[in-house]
Amino acid sequence: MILNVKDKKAIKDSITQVFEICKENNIAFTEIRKNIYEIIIKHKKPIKAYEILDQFRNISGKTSHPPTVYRAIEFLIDNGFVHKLSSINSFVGCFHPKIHKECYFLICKKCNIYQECCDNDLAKNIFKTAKKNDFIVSNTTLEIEGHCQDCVQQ
Amino acid sequence: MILNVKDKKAIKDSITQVFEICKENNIAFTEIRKNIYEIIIKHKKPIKAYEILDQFRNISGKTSHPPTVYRAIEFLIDNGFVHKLSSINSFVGCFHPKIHKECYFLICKKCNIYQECCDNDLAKNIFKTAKKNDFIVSNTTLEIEGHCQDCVQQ
DNA sequence: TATTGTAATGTTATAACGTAACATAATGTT
DNA sequence: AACATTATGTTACGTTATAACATTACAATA
Repeated sequence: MILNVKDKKAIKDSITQVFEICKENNIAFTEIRKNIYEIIIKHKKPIKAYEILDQFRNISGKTSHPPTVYRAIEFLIDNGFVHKLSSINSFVGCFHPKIHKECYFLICKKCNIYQECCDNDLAKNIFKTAKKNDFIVSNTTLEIEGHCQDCVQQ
Repeated sequence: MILNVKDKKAIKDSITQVFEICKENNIAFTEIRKNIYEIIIKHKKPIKAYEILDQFRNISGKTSHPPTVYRAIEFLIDNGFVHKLSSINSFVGCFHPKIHKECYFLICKKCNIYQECCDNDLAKNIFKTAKKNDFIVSNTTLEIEGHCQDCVQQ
């Protein structure tokens, strides 16, 4: 069983949705941002900022610098098109940018493939416990490391 | 209402427990590790590796280097005495090292105080969802950023 | 007690990750 | 056209973390 299929259709759908969102909301989806978004979303695994930079240089033929990538990433995260996995300093494309709420991630330590999940019960649970502690949530990082079935069986 | 009291008693209790655990299990709790553990647990807020290094230099009078701190941290995390908050590249002492299971953290963006929680429902929920995805969990990062009541009211 | 193995620490250097600050260019607005 | 705003280019540097190898401490046992 494959943990996260990420077939071409899923990727294409995400890209289409992001294009639509930007058009509808008048968001400046510039060439750089498009390129960097596509690099991230097409990557099967979490990708690091400097890997993105390398790929971007190859694609664009330009000698770009880290700020270019980090600025695009910031834009993409702010708009919910990309997520950061803090525990591994990496970035992943969002597979449901239109319905984006709380997300969490299963990350396989062996093959590095990840799965993005949105679980309502879990989200509720988090908010409930926050409330119990008189805490107002602004953002949540939930990253679950372990092994996907493929990698456990080996 | 204070988000995390961390009175001296709680700190002292944690330290006592860690000493006991090390004694019982023949774990080498060396001077360096002790010093660095105490720097972390006595700090009211998440502390960064290079802050720990500074404090350690002051205490020990030695000109120590980053690996000293990172090695001690690794030891402390492996033994469940300390946690890393990946989302802010910082470290916190564990306040229940003996009953340590899944932990999550409420981190106030304003005052930086944090609270460590262990919620069984939440832990169960995480495992349940992992299982649904045929995923074997080895460790979980759950960090909730927001505002504590003190800071919201201002 | 000399020897040997293992764990811990010291030290240098550098890799990896990320941002401040300022200059320039592109774009939209009046 | 003039101006403001947003986006990008560029340099330099700050922060976080580790590789690699040398040395020391210490325990086990011949």
